[in-house]
Amino acid sequence: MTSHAKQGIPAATVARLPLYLRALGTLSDEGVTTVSSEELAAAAGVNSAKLRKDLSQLGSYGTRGVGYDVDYLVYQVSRELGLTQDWPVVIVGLGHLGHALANYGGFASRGFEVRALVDADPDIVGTRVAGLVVSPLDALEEIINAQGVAIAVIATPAMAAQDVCDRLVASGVSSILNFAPSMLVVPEHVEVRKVDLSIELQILAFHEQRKAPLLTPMAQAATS
Amino acid sequence: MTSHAKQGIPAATVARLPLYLRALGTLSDEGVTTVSSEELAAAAGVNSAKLRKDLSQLGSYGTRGVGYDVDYLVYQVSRELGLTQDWPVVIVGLGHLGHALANYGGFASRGFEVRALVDADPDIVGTRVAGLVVSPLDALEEIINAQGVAIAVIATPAMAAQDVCDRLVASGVSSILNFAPSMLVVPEHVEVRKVDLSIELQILAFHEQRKAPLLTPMAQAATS
DNA sequence: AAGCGCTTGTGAACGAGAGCACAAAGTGAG
DNA sequence: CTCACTTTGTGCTCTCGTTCACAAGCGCTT
Repeated sequence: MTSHAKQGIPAATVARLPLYLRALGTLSDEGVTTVSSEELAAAAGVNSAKLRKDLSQLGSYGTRGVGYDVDYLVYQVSRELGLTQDWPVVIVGLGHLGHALANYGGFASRGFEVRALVDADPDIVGTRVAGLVVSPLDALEEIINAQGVAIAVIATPAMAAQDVCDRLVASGVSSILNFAPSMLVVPEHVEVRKVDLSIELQILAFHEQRKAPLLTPMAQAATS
Repeated sequence: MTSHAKQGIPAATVARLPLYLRALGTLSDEGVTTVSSEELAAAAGVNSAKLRKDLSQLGSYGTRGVGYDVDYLVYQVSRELGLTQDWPVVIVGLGHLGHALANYGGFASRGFEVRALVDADPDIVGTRVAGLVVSPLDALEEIINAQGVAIAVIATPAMAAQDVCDRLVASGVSSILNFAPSMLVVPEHVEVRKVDLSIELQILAFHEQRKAPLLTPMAQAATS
């Protein structure tokens, strides 16, 4: 088995590859040329066995007794993630969050290029954000086709999200990053990832409450 | 076993409770008084068996043959998540993202109140954002103590994140939502959740590449 | 009051992921 | 060349989570 199971890289592994990539980038910047799985795992905050298993999914890019060549591994992971090519991205919705996303530098640094900004609000359309002029929602389909956009970011209010999503999908977008607090229904072949700020806070609140029931001396109905 | 396994609610379940809560809120607003697990599961985008199992972790709040009372369930889930009390929150770092977070309405609506904004930049300190005056980083400890902050949001550049984190933890914060693209090391008892925008995009790029290798007729080194 | 239909709650099978522990494989010294 | 040392790659086990399928339970109708 030389180039084996390219078909099925576990989702959990894929989710960690960007983490490794970042750690590797930092190491590379520091001039480190070789890392052991132990060191890289520590830098990425994971178990070293897990890291080795993850990397072994991509191929045998390490050298026993030595470790991994940093730059080579950066290349291999990047290639696996599809970051050796550039991905044109469109951001829909330019409220505070969309604004922040348009200005976020972390996108461009990894092969993502924000090509267009779209909003429904006439007051926002036409303004300049992050060096781009905001286009009207009507132009959505045209922009997607013209720019060859495959990945879109939704940062609209929840109410508008599904409609925007449908239009994106109809125009050929097949990967969506959704910041709106709503559940998107999409066809089988479309991949949606959701980032929900308030959900994360609620999860923290749960753990916080679990830790400190001592602060609130009431609410002890269920003791026995 | 009346009030049984309150101790161990699976992490996967906790992560979904906010989802259910949102769906329930929508239903409640629509005037729906009762839902079946099937309906609620559809609204939340999960499997109905999973939803029932999740809810059964909190107790037996459903009625066989009928379903769940929406408002009662909202209350029970809220209580479980610790949202019946208010959580004062501090946001550190007021770049574009911090700005957006400060203005994000989704926080206040669920028992979270942004009590203070903190930044290191003298140009930003003193300005008004979302109705609050930005405080200097020096005031961090004082603010946390005075406001009784247990949950903090880090939206600083990656380089500053660990330092801010350490100071937060030293002042008693035990739950942190980290938007900075860096790995935070914290003591055992501190809960950190990470939101990383560029990681999500990279995961999408992976799937996108997997779907369309036809667009790039090169890069076919490993065929056999 | 009894039976019927519906929905919950859960036992049990299944699957995915984490982590241990070790064999395989490479390096360098003697 | 051989041996000792290092680190990768992976088989195996165990835990956690998902899903199926069904018995238990509730309300409505007759």
